[in-house]
Amino acid sequence: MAAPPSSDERQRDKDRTRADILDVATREFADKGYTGARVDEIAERTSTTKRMIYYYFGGKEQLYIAVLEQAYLAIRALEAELDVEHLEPEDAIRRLAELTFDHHEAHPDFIRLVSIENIHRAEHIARSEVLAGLANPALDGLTQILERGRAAGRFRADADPLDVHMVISSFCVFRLANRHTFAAIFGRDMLDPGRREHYRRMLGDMLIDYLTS
Amino acid sequence: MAAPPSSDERQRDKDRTRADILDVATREFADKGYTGARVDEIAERTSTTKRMIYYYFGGKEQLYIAVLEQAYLAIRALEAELDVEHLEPEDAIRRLAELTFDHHEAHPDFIRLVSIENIHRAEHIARSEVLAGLANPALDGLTQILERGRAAGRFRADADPLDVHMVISSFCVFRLANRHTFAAIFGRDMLDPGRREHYRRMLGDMLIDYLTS
DNA sequence: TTTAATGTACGAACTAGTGAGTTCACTGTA
DNA sequence: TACAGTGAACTCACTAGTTCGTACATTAAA
Repeated sequence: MAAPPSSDERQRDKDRTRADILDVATREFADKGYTGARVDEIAERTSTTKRMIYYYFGGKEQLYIAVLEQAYLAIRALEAELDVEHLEPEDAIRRLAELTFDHHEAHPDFIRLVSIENIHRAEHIARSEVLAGLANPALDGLTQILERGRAAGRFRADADPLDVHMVISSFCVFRLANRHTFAAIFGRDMLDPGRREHYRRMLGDMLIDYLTS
Repeated sequence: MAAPPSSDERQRDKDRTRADILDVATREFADKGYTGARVDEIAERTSTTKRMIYYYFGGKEQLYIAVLEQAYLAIRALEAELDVEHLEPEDAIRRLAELTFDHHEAHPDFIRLVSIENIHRAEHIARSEVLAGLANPALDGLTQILERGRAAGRFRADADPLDVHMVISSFCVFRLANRHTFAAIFGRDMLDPGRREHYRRMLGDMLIDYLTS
C-alpha cells in the first residue's frame, strides 16, 4: 500500500509545523508583546526548532505579522455568524452588541495583540497586504440595522454605523484591555463573572437609549 | 559674595538631574514600551549619563515605576480642577465627561503608559506603594452628581459611579489607545480635529440618554 | 537522485548593570 | 582665610549574559 501515513504519524508536515509555530507564537506575542517575545522561547515551546521559524516565516517580524493576520481573520470568520435580519431593530442592536461582548471576552489574546499593535502604531498591520483596510463584516450588519431603525422612525437619524461600532468596541475592549490597571486603581475586577450580565445588559441599554432618544 | 550660583548655572543639581532623567524616560517608555525602551537610549537623550540612572533610580524597572508614579500623580492633580457642584446634574455630567475627554486627548503619553502597563498586567503598579489603590478624585465628584440627579428624580436609580466612570473612560481611552488599528482597518482617524466636537457631544448625549432613561 | 524539510552549533550585536575612580561644594579647624 | 577632610554627584570603561539570525550538516520524501 502506498497509502499516505495518517496525519498523526507523519514526521514531516509542512502545514502542521507552520500551524504549530503560529499557535505558540500567538500566545507568546500576546503574552509578552512584540519586543518582549523571544524567538528562542517560541521555538522551545514548539515541537520543532528555531530554524523552522526562519525557514517558514523568515524572521521575528514576519512571524508576528502572520500571527496578526491569523488572529484578525479568525475573528472575522466568527463574526460572519451574525444573523439579525429577522429581528426588530432594537433587538438586533442588542444582539449585535452582546455577540461582540461575548466575542471579546472569549478572545483575550486577540485583544492583547490589538493593544500591542497599537503601541507599535499599527505599523505591522500597515505592512500586511491581508490586513490593511480589512474592514469588518459586522459593520455591514450594523449599517442595515441602523437603516431599518431609522426608516421605521425608531432610531435617530444621525447615528453613524462606524460610530456605533466604536462605542460597542470601546466598551468591550476597555473591559478586557484595561482590566488590570482598573483593578489595581479602583479595586474592581471588570471580568468578575458576577458582574458579567450587568455589563452585558448595560451596554445594550446604553445603545438603545442613545439610538431611540 | 558666598551667594549660591543661580540654578541655571549649577553644574550639580540632584533635583534637576532626576527630573531630566524622569522626563526623558517618560517619553521613551511611552514610545517603546517597557521592554522596548533602552536604558542606553534614555541616558543618551539625557544631559547626564547612564550611571546616574542607576545612581538615582536603581534600575530600569524602578525607573519605569517612578515614571508611572509621576504620570498618575500629575493626572490626579489636574483632575482636582473639577468644579461642578453649582451645575444641574445633566450639565455636571456633561461637563465631567468633556473634561475627561479633553484630558485624555491632552495626555497621549499617559494613555500609552496605561496601555503598556496593562500589557504587563499592572504588575508594576501593584509593586508601587504610591499607586496601588490610588482611586480617582473625579470619582467623588461623579458620585455626588449621580446622587443629586437621583434625588431629583431625573437620573435612574441603578447607575453606579464606577460604572459610569468606566463608560466615560472606555470611550475616551479607546479613541486614543486604539486609533492606529482603527485607522488601519476602517480608514477613519478618530483623532481627526474635524470630528472632535462630534465625538465630544456624542459622549455627553449617550450618558444623558442612559442616565435619564 | 534530487530536493524540501529539519537539527545543531555558533557568532555578531546588543543590553542591563557595575567597578573604580574623579570632581565639586561644603564644613570644621588652625 | 587657607586648607584638609568628607560625602554627594558624577564620568568612563567594562562585563556577563542575552538575542536574533545563520552557516552547515543531515534526513526524509518524491
